[in-house]
Amino acid sequence: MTSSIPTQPSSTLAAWVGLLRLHAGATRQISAELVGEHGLTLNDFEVLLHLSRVDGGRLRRVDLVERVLLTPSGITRLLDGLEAAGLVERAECPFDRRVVWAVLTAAGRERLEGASKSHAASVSALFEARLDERELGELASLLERLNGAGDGEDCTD
Amino acid sequence: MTSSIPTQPSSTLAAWVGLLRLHAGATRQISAELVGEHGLTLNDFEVLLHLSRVDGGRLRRVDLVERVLLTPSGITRLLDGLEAAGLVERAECPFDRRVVWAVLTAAGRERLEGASKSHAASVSALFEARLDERELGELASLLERLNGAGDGEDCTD
DNA sequence: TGATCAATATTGATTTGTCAAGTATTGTGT
DNA sequence: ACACAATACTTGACAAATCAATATTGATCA
Repeated sequence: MTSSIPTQPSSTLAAWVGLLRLHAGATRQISAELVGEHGLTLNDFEVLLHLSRVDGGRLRRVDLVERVLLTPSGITRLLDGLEAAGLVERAECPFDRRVVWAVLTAAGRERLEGASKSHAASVSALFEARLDERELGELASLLERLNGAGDGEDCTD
Repeated sequence: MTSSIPTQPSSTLAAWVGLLRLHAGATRQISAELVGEHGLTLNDFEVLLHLSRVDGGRLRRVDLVERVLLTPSGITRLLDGLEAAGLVERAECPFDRRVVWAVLTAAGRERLEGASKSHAASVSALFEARLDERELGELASLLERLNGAGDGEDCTD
């Protein structure tokens, strides 16, 4: 141990490492439930959720890219899977022939509703088992500020 | 919009989604720097860091599995890469012939030291640009409690 | 002493995502 | 009208990690 690497990491580095571990662990657990019980990835779920919240249940690929934090090709491939499963359909946009809408199907909405309940329950269980209401709010606001750099838009067009 | 999916997610779900987005965004950015400047993945970095902090600079695969939150095969393959790069070596354990130690090499320690500086700088920049000292401590403690379920041991053998 | 079970590590097949390049369409400026 | 850039999406090649199955070694106990 004759190196110059600090054995006591700075508090920010500690927070970062904690965040990494938390995310890896919690995500794995929650994702496993979602996949096991509903056959949906976390990203699948998020895409369906965004589609369900938007008028007409359809969104362009680029809009999903912004919302889900995947690259364009990631979205394409994720949607390939959802289409194969019949949860989402392709639709041409009459105004711009470059875009291909992703449209939530009835089956997709149904699947999402089923998954939402157990997903929300998992998440709540994870958080509420360890933090009370006040701490939860605090965490949410801290994370929001940490996250909030290039965010803020929420328009659909 | 006639579904039963809530358009206003619960506060815990909001926190969770925030956490997901934060992690995805921040990790991508920080990881890109680490890969671009030092040719190390975040997991590579973490493995080297754990090795550097332990007596003798060597650890069993299983110990790394616990520390880095990868599966055993993930660790094997990650170490394959680090070995190919000369940053880590294999060594047999004289007491238990099942185990194969991962040993930090001089090159590995050197690489880690270089990467540590810029990594710590990136992380600090991310956090400190948005949170002050007190908030940082609060976040760290919240995350720790959220994370701390099956944790606590720190013994090597 | 053996039989049996647990622990350590690796491998093949697969999943999920990235990056770089390419196609098709739309917008812009002259 | 035409060239040229920007936008939307897809595809091929690859990277990183998972799971399930396997080999090897160690521990337990009748």
